Amino acid sequence: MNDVARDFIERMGLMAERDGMFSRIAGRMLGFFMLDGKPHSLDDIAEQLQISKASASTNARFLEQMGVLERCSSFGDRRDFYRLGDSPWEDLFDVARHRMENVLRLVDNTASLLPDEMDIARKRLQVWREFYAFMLDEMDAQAERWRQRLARTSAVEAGSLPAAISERD
Amino acid sequence: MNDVARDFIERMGLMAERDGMFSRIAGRMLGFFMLDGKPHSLDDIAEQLQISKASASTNARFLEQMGVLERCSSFGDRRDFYRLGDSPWEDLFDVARHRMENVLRLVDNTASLLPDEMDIARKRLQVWREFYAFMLDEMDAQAERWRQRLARTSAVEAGSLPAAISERD
DNA sequence: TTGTTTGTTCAGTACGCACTGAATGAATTG
DNA sequence: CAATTCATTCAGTGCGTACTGAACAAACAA
Repeated sequence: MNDVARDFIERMGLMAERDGMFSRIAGRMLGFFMLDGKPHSLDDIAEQLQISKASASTNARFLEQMGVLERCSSFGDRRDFYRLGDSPWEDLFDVARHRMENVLRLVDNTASLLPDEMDIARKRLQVWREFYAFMLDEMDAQAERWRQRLARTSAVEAGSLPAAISERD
Repeated sequence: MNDVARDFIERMGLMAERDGMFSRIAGRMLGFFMLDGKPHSLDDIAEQLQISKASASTNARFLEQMGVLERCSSFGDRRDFYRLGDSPWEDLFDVARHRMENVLRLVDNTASLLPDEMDIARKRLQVWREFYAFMLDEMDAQAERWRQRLARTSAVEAGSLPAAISERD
């Protein structure tokens, strides 16, 4: 593997960790698969990223559940292969959206539960509620715009999604 | 302090921590000041949140630097007071924006540094570059829309921003 | 059946980081 | 000057959590 690639992968890991997106190794995996579209087995991933097989398994499954990675298989091969999902951004949107939804729910709930003598606080919370509701709407619209923009240019990278796999390096 | 309020503050702390926004105590502080618009001294904060004064100081200054809190003072009082800034969302936008900017820079940089034999990877990265650039533009537009929407309804909560403070409980 | 090859689970560990208490510094008063 | 009252800094500690190695489970081959 290349020095530039290694550096990229490492930085992706650090950023993912710092930004609270996911663990360092999961971030490295994302970086790895952003560079390489081909499917890789767990052993392969573990070796390339120099991590334990256990970690590879755990984090790959985690990223799969997030929708970032995709598990795929091959005829006559018992191994699991992973590669970048067909719409990883879609799910990155969802993560952010879900977090915001939680805060909205909390603020909303609290505002309604607050005792009468605290309606100054309630009014303050309602502005925040508005803010988070606004953000949610905006994010949905944003995701939709990206989807459309992607559809317009998707011809460029078509034909890159076989259900089964042919070969590996 | 109320049970509902305490629960809200606690949950805000947990969410802030889980979402990687900031530390648990910083999250609790934000929750506290979302409910109470009045300025509070460090000792006051430390007592209400049942944390050490050191932690109160550190986290308050951190939130101030993030633009979420605002330091204010009072005549004849040497103490520092804190309260919610006049536009905390503005700065929450900035945090998210800055993070995204970092990823964009990394992806962009890597794409240009990749050796010639890896231009399949480069093309893959360029789609991601597009994605993050798109997100940045969208976020700016989004922040602007919120600003305008807030300006339309700001009359509701006007008169809540004295430079110095009058009284405390 | 036994022996391989895979993925997963789990106890243990190591590491980072947020929080605390005590010391320090700075400003003010008597 | 000493004493007080505030904020900040810093070494130490505790806690959570991500990672590892080894044991386990499951699927398959011989």
